[in-house]
This record gives sequence, structure tokens and C-alpha cells, in this order.
Amino acid sequence: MTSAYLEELNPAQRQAVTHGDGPLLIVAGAGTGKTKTLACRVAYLIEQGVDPQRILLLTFTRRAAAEMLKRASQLTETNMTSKVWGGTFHAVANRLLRIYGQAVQLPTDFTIMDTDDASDMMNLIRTEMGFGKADRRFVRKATLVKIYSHTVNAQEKLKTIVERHFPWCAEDVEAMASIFKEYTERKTASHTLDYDDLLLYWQLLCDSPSVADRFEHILVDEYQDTNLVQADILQGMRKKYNNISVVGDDAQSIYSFRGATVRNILDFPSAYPGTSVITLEQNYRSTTPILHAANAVMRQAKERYTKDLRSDRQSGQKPSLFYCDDEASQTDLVCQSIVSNLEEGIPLMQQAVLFRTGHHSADLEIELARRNIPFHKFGGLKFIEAAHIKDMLALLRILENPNDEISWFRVLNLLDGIGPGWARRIMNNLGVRASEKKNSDEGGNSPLVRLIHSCPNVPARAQEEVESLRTVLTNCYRMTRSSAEKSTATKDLNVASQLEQLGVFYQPIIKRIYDNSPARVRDLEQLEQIAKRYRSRGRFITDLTLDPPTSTADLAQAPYLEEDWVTLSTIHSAKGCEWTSVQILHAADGMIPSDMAVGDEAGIDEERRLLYVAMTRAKDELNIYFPLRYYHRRHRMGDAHTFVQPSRYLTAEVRALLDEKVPGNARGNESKEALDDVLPSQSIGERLNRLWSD
DNA sequence: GACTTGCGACTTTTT
DNA sequence: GTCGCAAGTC
Repeated sequence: MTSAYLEELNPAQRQAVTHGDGPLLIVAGAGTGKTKTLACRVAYLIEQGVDPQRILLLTFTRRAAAEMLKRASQLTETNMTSKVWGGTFHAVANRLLRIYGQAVQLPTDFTIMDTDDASDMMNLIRTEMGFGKADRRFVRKATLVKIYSHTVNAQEKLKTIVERHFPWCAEDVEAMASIFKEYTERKTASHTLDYDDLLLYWQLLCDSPSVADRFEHILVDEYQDTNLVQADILQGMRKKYNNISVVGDDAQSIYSFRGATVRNILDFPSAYPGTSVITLEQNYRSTTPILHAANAVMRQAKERYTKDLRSDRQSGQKPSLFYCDDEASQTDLVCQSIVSNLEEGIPLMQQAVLFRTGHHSADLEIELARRNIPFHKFGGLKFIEAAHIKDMLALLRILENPNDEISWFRVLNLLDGIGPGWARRIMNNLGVRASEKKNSDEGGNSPLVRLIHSCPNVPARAQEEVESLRTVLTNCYRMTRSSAEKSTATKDLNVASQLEQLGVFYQPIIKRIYDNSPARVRDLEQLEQIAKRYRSRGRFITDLTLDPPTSTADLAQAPYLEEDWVTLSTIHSAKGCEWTSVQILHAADGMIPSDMAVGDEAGIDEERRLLYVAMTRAKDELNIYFPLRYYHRRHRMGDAHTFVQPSRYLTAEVRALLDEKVPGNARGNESKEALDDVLPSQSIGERLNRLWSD
């Protein structure tokens, strides 16, 4: 039987979907129907009789996996696709480790540390080892984590990585080596894994045939953004069945800061002998003028492996480049554009505003709120990173994994009168880091149980709060135990009521240590709302760290959630998405490219790809904004501002494909002289002149 | 040893 | 404007 959906594919797509056994590389440019192709391939494999549980679909976000499997299930008209293993590398690693972890000596109660936790632990170790006491400033904790993670993911010598990417830290390489060694041991003792460990343990698990041969077919999306460990895992997972299909586009590789290397996709055919390569170049998303402009940006790159994209979607409308006075007028124009799009029948859901860094949208967010235009923001600071949420999570994590050192440390430091010194002492008394020797907490001898049984010695000031902590932990512990007895099959831990219980201890503390406590208490209520969807506490904690709510508005005022909203997103978080109308903010040098990234050529190339990714998200309308000047917030007196250059990627060749506009609200003479200084081309000057002559 | 205050440095992207 | 660190005080 030939399924109907195959008819709707173009020849290249069909070839990819119906590819038989053996390695397959699909080089798929932006908007070439990559998602559709992968979804169809999953459906096709299932129709060919492959057991869905033996299909692994690795994507960049959980959302992407869910989307593809949903489409696949519509195609097959079964719910077989729900059995497919889909998710990010990290999420799949977690799932496998929960099943097979014991094979690699992993305790069953392990918890996962996010980047903040990792840097807390680095900080702890750094202090204990006495680094930083010297007159010279030591490497900052966040940088330690970056260096560590980069080293692990790139699988290179620490020294090499530091010399290449963190040259200013070169003096401290040896100290770092000793910190990292201790860091690794500490994690093991506290039964915690950081993000990188998830991959490393999976890599280890590949030696076990029950894991390595578990999947008959492996499909990987966004392959250009995988790192060496991930590539190695894939090699390990296809020893028996050589069925691996990867999809990617080297022009969209934007995650090198995470150790991703474009070499993975470029070298795929040599790493997997017998690879079939299929290229998808027909773009179904964007209009021709948008593609022309995007192609022109990419054409500047020295090394390119994918060809220009083509589209049949003709349109007379070129993308626009707006030269605005400043950020305020940029904001104003964006709002106008959103509203007029809406009036023309483009729902807010089909509109997005993209930018390089999280805070680039701050001004716009204020204005959108003022005008009552609903929006969701993706990327940037997350709910989960707020201190009070982390505190609450630390409490849950202690219950889940009583050896979790960082969580204990965090929680104990909350108590009035307890600082790092006392926290350390209490933890020693509880045996939080007793680790190796008393390796078992069977028999109720965990630090948690010890705390429940007897109150540790603390300063008088801390007494009351310690008792409160003991009470709520005891209550939660009992809840856990009794429900575990009731149903042995599933541990129904009722996460939400545990959170409520923990709040009895924590809410007074919020009021004591933060000034904006009402807002934070509301956040905790949101956390409880999310918790209600979970039956397992472990699952809840893990999901929150591996797949945290990405949009601010996921959580804001649930009852008032609008149905239609504009998307604000970092370019990174916009990956894989598309909208009818896309607006790109701050196309200024120093923003795109970020001046953090212009240190080397690789960085400059990557920022170019970033702009390319942003532009190719647009279907019908693309507006790019360039504010001419930025006000310094530092000196408040006067109107101290600097003029900036347009993004270096907007070369004359690119600009020729854009409709350059100087908005009518540009102010008069004062800006003219200045504009002449910075405007990149003659044509702009002419356009400006219309303002005065008219 | 904990907490407060003041100074200086820094400021990306995410699982 | 914020974060992190270090010196000074309780």
C-alpha cells in the first residue's frame, strides 16, 4: 500500500522518507520541509512494521519531538507513535539512565544539577581549596563551569581549551584541573549529575548491548548542533543496526558555545561509510525576496556546503530595513507594525520579534504591556532560575536524594543565623558527604532521616527555623512513605501537597530575605500548579531541570491567558520555528554580531549564521531594525549617547535586496549631520533628504 | 561566624 | 543596573 502522504512530498523528500536501511544524511536548508520529512519517515517506518519502541527520535527541544510525533500520528492514524522514544539527547540519556543506571554504578535516586547548581558547587570547592584568597582575582565560578563543560563536550585537553577560548585564564589551568577533579568526585558522592554527565554516562552505557542495540532506527534532527560526545553516542548506538538518519544544515549551526561542531555533519559520510546523502533545497516557507536577502547574507561566508535556497513563492515585497532614531522609535515602529498586521488579518500567533540577547526586548516588553498587546517571551532568564524557585526545588531535591550536597547547602544557608560555616558543620553532622565509606543509606540512615530524628546543634537564632524545617521535611517524608506503601507500583508522591507543606517553612523566609515577597509567593503558587500535573516527584524535578518552562507567560496569570499572542524570542530559541511576519531588532554591530563574539573569525561566522537563521524564520514579511544611537544609561545627565554602525552583515549587496526605510518620525536637523557620519550608503542619504524637501 | 556595606567589574546564546 | 567579592561590624 502506498500511503497518501507520500504523494505530497517532492522527489527528494520522498527519497529521504522511504530510504531503507543504512546511514542517511539529509542536508536540509531552512524551510525545506525538514520537520515534515522526519515526521513522515517515522510514520513510514512504523508502517513498514518497525516496532515504535525501537525508534529513537532525537531533537533539539522536547517541543520539536512532540510536534513531529504528533504529525506522524496524524499520518498513520494510530497512536503507535506515542511509543516512539523522542526527546533531547539529555532527556533520553536521563530516561535510559533511570532504567540502566545501575550498570554504570549510578544510584537510583540521582538528581540533576543545572548550570547554576554546578557553579555553586564549583564555588564551594574553590573556596574550600583556598583559591581566590590570593590578591589576584581567580576565575569566576560561572566561567569555571563554562570551561569545564566546554572541555568535556569538545573532548579536548583542558589546557588546549583554555588557551584557545579562555586565554585570560591560562595562569590558573593547574588550579582548575584540581578543582575539576574534586568537582567530579563531589558529584559522585552527592548522587548528582550535571548536564554533561548525562551524556557521558550514556556514552558509557553504549558498551552494554542492551542499550546499544535497543533501537533499530535512530533519527536525529539539527545534527549540525551536536557535539563530539553526542556524535560518539550515536556511533555507539548503531553497532548492531546501522540505521541512522540525521538531518541538518551547516548554515544554521549556532551552538558552538556549547561545544557543537559543524564537523559532525560535514564528516558524517566518512564517519558512516555507505551513507546516502539527500539534499533538500526547495524552500516552502519564505517568499523569494526574503530568500534572496538571506542567501546574500550567507554568501559572505567563506566556507559553505549547502547551496542557495529557492522558492516558488513570488512576492513583490522586499524585506525592509528601518533606520530608526533610537531604541524608542524602534519599539514604536515594531508595535505599529504588529498592530497593522493584526488589522490586516495576521493573528499575533503568526508574528514574532527576534533579537540576539534576552534583554534586547526589555523596552519592547514594557511598551507591549502598556498597549495591552499580549506576548510570550522565549529565551533569556527563566522562571526556573529565580532564587526562590531554586530554593523550593532544593527542598524537594533533598527529599528525593538526601545526598544532594548542593541542595542541602542551599537550604541550610536560608536559615537565619546560618551561613556557610554552620551549614558545613551541620552537613558533616548529618553525614551529607559521608559518601564512599558508608555507601548505603538503606536502613533509614540517610542524612534526611538523621535530621528528622534529632535536631542538630545550631545557634540560638536559628533554632526556630530549623525546627520548622524539620517539621515540614518530616511531614513530606511521611507522605512519601505512606503513599509508597499504598501503591507499590507507582510512587504516588503528590508533589503539589509536598510543595504546599514546604511552603509552611519557606514562606516566612521569603518575607524575611526578599523585599518583593508577594510576587515571589505568586511564583510558588505557579510552581504548585505545574506540580499538579505530576504524579512522581522525581519526574517533576527532572523535567523542570531538563525541560523548564520556556516562556515567561507560560506561568503568568494563568486565568487571564490570552488566546492570541506575539512571540518575542532570542534567535537561538527561535530555531526551527516559522512565522508569517518576523521582525529582527537591533541589527547593529555589537548586537548582531554580539561584541562578545567578534574575537575570532569563527565567532563572526557564527553570528552571521545567527542572522541567517533569524531571517529565514519569516514566511511573508521580514522587517529588520537598526537604531542609530544608543543612550547610555550610566550617565544620567544630558543625553549621552553613542552612534553605532549597522550590522556588518548588512553589506551593500544585502542592502540592495532590502527596502531601506527612514521612518517618517525621524527627527529633524540634529540627527542629519550625525546620520551622514554613520550611514553606510549614498542611497540612505537620499532617502533622508526626502524628509526635508517634503 | 553571620550579616552589612561599599566598591569594582562586567554584561550572550542553552541542555 | 546588577552581581560578586572583600573588608568592617555585630
